[in-house]
Amino acid sequence: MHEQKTFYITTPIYYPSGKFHIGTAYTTVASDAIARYKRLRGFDVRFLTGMDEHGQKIQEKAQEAGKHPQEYVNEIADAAKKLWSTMDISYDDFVQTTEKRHTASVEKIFQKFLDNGDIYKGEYEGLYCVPCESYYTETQLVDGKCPDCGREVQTVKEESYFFNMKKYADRLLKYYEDNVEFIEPESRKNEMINNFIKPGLEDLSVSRTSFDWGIKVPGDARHVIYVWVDALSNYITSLGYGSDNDELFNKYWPADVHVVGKDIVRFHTIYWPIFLMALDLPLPKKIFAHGFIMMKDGKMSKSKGNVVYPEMLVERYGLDATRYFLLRELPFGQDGVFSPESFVERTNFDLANDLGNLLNRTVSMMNKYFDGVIPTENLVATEFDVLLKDHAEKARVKYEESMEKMQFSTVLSEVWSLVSRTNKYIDETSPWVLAKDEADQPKLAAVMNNLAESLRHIAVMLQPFMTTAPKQITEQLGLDATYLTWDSIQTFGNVIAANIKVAEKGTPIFPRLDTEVEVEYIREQMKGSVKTEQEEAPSVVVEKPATEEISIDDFMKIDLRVATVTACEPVAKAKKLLKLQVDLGYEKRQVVSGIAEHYKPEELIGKKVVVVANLKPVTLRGELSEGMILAGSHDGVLTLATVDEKLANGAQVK
RNA sequence: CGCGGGGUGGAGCAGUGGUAGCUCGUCGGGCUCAUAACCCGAAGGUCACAGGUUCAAGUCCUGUCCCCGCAACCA
Repeated sequence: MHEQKTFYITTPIYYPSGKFHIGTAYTTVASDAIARYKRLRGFDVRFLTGMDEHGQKIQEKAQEAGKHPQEYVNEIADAAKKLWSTMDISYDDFVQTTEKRHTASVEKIFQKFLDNGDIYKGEYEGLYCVPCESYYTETQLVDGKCPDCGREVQTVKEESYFFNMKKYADRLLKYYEDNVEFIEPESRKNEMINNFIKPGLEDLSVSRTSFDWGIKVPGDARHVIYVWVDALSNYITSLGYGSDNDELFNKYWPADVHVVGKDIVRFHTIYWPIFLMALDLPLPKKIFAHGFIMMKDGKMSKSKGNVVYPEMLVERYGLDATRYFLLRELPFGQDGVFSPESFVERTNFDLANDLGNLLNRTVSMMNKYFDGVIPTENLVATEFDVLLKDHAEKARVKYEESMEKMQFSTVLSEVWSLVSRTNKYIDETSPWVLAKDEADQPKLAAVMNNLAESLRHIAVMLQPFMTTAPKQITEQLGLDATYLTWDSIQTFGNVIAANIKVAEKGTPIFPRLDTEVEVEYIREQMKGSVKTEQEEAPSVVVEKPATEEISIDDFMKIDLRVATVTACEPVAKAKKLLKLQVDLGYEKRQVVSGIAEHYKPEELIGKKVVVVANLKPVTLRGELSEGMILAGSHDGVLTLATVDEKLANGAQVK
C-alpha cells in the first residue's frame, strides 16, 4: 500500500491589532478551499493558521487595556478561533507565537544561527529621537528633525544582532531560477529581484533592546528576538521542529504552499528561504501572494467608513454566499473590488437564480412526474443527453487544472458553466412536454436522472468552496455522503442507485435578496463600523480634558492671523501638497499645506483663511513653508477654517 | 526618470500571435417544471494613443498619455 501523499498549507499568522476585517478572512478562506480540495483528492493535509503575538505594539496595547500581554493576546486568539469556526475554516493547527512549543524552538533556531556564524552582534547605527524612543531613516526626517516631535535627532549606536543575508543571495537567486513556480504570481518575483536582491541584500537586524515582550536572545537577555526570526519560524515550530518529537515535521515539511498577502511577500520569499538555508532545511515549494480587497473609493479604512467585517455578511447572507463571493468575484493573485451591489447581485444571479432554482425545479419535477423517486431504469437518452454529459466531463477537467493554479474564480466559473448548461438542458428537453405523452416516459426518466446526476457533480465540485450547500443539494436529492466523493464524479451517469427518493418539497437553498434593501443594509453596516470604532475610542472625537488641558498662556503663544490666499499651485511630485501665497497684511508669505486632495488650487485663491503665523518655518518637498493653514476634518472630509470678508488681513484671531 | 499593477462594447471583467469572449444592463422572442426564476436571439468594441517586428498583434518590442496601489509628502 502506498503511503498517503501529504500536503502542507499555511496562512500567515495574524497580528492581533484589532478586529479582523474581510481581507484576513479572504486569505484564510482561500487557504481553506485549497485544504478542502486536497483532502477531497485524497491528500493527507495539514492546514496551519495562527497568531503573531510578540512586539512592542502588543505590549503597549495590552498596557492601555490594563492587561498582561499574554492575557491580551489570548483573548484575541480566542476571538480569531471563534471567527474561523464561524467561517468553517478547517485548520488542523492553530499556533500562537507565545506558546512554549514555539518559543523553545525559536531559541534553538537562533542559537544555531549564532553557532554557525550567520548571526553576529553588531551595532545598529541610526538617527534616534530620544524623547520619542524611535529610530528614523534619513528620508523620514523632516527638515533634519524628528517627524514626530520636531526635535533634534542624534546619531546613536545601539547594540543589535544581525543576520548575514548577503551570504545567501546567490543561492536564493539560483533557487528562484530552478523553481520557476516558487513565487506566484510571477510579477512578484521580478519585484523582489529588482527591488531587493539586485541592489544587494542588507544584513538584517534581528533583535531589539527597546522592548521586552518577545523571546529572549539566548545568553543575552537584554535583547529580544525581533519579528522575522520569531514569526516566520512558526511554519516549522508548529510541526515540532527542534523539539523532542519532530514526527510531524518529518512528515509534512517542506510546505507545499504558504499563502500570503502581497504586503508580506518580501519576508516570505527572501528572509524565510534564507533562514531555512541557514538551518540546512528544504525550502517551501510555493509562496502564493494574493491581492487585496479594495473598495470603490480605494483601500478599506475606518476613516473612509468602508470597512467590511466578515461576521456581518455571514450573519445576514450565510457563510456559503460569503465564501462564494470572496473566491468568485476576486481573481486570486490580483486586487479586486468589493461593493454592496456586486455582493448582492452575485448572490442573486449565481446562487439563487441559477443554482438554487435549478435544484428547486429539479426536485419539483421529480415529485410531479415520478412520485419523487429518481428514475434509474428504462432510460432512453434524448439527443441532448450526450451534450450535457460532455460538458460535465470537460468542466471537471478544467476545474482540476485551474484548481492547481489556485485560480478560484476560474474554477467557480467552470462549475457555473455546468449549472447553466443544465438549466439549458431542461429547456431543450422540455420535460413538461415529454410528460404529456406516455410513450416519452423513458426519455423523461433519462432527463430526470441526468438532472440529478448533474446536480450531484455540481455539489461535489462545490465542496472546497461551500460548506453547507453541497450537503443541502444531495440531501434534497435523497443522496447520502457516499455520493460526494471525488471518485464518484469521474463518470457521468449510472451512479445513482435505484429507489432513491428526493425531498417531497424542495426548499430554496439561496433565497433571493431584495437588491435595494440589501445594498442599503450593507452600506449602513459599513458606515456603522465607523461609529463603533469611535465609541470604542471616543477620545478622538470628544473631550479629553485631563491630558489635553492647556493654560491661557499656552494658547496665547499661538499667533493666529487672518490672511488672504493670493496665489496657489500644486507642489511638484507631491500628491497631497499645495503651495499657497498668503497676504497677512503686514507681510506676504508662502505656506505649504497638505490639502491637495480636497481643494483645487484655483478654488483657494481669494479665500480668507486663518494662519498660524509664528510656527517655525520648515521645508516640505523643497518648498519653504512659513506657517500653517487651519482646517477641520472628519471622516475623510476636510474643510478650511475661513473667516468673514470684513476681517482685515493680519487681524489676530483668538 | 522611486517600485509595481492597469487602460478591451453602457458597467464590471476573461483573453496562451491566427474567426474578440463572459457576467450584468438594454431591446426583442420563447417556455411554464421553478425562488417574477429559466432558455434563445439582437444591438453595442478603430481592444488608451503612436510607431515597429510578423504572412498574421488585444496578445511581442519602443515611445507617449491617463488611472490605481506602495513609498514619500499632510507644519
